[in-house]
Amino acid sequence: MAAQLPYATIHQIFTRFQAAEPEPKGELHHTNAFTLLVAVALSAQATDKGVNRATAGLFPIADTPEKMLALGEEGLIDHIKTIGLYRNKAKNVIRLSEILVRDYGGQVPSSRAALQSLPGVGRKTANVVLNMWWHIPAQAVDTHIFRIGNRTGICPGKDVETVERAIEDQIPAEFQQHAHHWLILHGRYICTARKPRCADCLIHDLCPFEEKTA
DNA sequence: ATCCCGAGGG
DNA sequence: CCCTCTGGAT
Repeated sequence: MAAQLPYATIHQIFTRFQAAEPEPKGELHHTNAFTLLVAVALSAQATDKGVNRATAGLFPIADTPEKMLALGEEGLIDHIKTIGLYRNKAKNVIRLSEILVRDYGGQVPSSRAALQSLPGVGRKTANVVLNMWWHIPAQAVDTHIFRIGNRTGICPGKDVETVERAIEDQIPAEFQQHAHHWLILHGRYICTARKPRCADCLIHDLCPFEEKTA
């Protein structure tokens, strides 16, 4: 784990992210709160590309919990079979749809407790929905943000909740809104898990991480 | 700590 | 071949 960076350095880093990409956005396709929730739930241990490929056929016929129930678990599996963990995900999405219809009038709830009570929805997925749909300040820590937070020292921590608090405490207020997507996109295309492209990294001179030579 | 689990990259 | 991908439940 990298040491915590000075405030001035963190400020510099996000100033560069902002200059390079003023309006970073997520890459998971969705059309409403329900399809956002389902897309994020499907994205566990899967690439957004794979999720988008599956939902391109799924969401036009099942963009509400009622339609999802009409499609049924087997019908859903036909659409998401190319995504990892598809059996658990299909079961969760169907049960989640039943609960939304029965207890929430078919709407996606806006509280963390209600979201996390849904099958297949944990802290990370709840944070994404709270942030992206309800615009509630919540920091989702996924594999990318966990890795980059520790490599760079922007928001280090030994577990997800520590990193989550580090984001809130250490990232300057003016960068909070876009920090999530800047870090995600940086992790996806530059600061990759296996062979980070340090030569192409716009914060290389500010980062303490150095790839170990094999 | 372990299981789930297909596609893509290296 | 092995590793990783916007994790969650047991």
